Amino acid sequence: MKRRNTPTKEAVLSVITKAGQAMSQDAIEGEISIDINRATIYRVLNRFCEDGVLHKVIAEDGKQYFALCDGCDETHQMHQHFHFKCTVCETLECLPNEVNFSIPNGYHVENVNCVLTGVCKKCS
Amino acid sequence: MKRRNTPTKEAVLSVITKAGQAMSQDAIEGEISIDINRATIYRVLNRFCEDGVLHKVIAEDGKQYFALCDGCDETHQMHQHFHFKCTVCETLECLPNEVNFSIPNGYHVENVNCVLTGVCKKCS
DNA sequence: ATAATATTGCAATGTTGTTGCAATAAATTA
DNA sequence: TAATTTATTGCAACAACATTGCAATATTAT
Ligand SMILES: [Mn+2]
Ligand SMILES: [Mn+2]
Ligand SMILES: [Zn+2]
Ligand SMILES: [Zn+2]
Repeated sequence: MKRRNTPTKEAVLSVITKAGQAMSQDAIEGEISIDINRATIYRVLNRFCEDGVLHKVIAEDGKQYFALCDGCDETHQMHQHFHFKCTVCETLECLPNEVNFSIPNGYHVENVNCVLTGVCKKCS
Repeated sequence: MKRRNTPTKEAVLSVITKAGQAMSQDAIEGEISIDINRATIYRVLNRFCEDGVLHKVIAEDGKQYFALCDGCDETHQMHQHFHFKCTVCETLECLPNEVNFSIPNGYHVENVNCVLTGVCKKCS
């Protein structure tokens, strides 16, 4: 399953990179110049997640947001940082703050999803 | 909008209380003895949330889980604790661990949704 | 008992995300 | 360059979860 380079992949990654924040599928489709099918966008995004290019965040609206990874690869995924979702401008951004937790014995944590919701700096 | 007591409300709250953990709509419908409409269950649950009886958690599957509140009322809602969702038994529980975070100046946090996903003690 | 209105059931609708399959296009090989 | 392989895409259908409008019902107050 070797990856291939396509205009679609480049366009999707370009939009997310320019935005500088996490984006949902519909936001990406809205910002992208070329016309790409909804299902294709999801498949591209999920493949990027598998490859450690993006990571997925579930916000309080239950939607998936995709953000650029910083220092991840297929094996090492460190996404233990907080995210902030603004209820006004609807954007979701990665915060630098690390998530610290300690869980009871016997529990195995495989994934962390921490989202703070409120009003961002720009919208205050 | 004064609340009224109904068998439906009592049944829903009873199921969640007995379970001792957060539950989704379909889990509640599965455990409940009487037959209650799906939409009604959601309305009952959301009203409980408004009244500070329950709180809502969004898990990594994007689904809503409802858990008993401990020390909440309509005005003071302190749900800044972690939650753990087991991928094996599919249960979601409130952890005692408090969520500590500090955010950049100008940001206003109104809600916290922190879910750790993995394998719980029982399923390990 | 009557009146007011909160609650419910039902069906329809909305939203988000996934999947099967045939067509297309990127990468490899000859 | 031309042929081959197969990853990628578009389309349509499907699935899961949640919400909404409206008429019927049940609870509470008078
Ligand atoms: Mn992030
Ligand atoms: Mn909780
Ligand atoms: Zn904002
Ligand atoms: Zn478990």
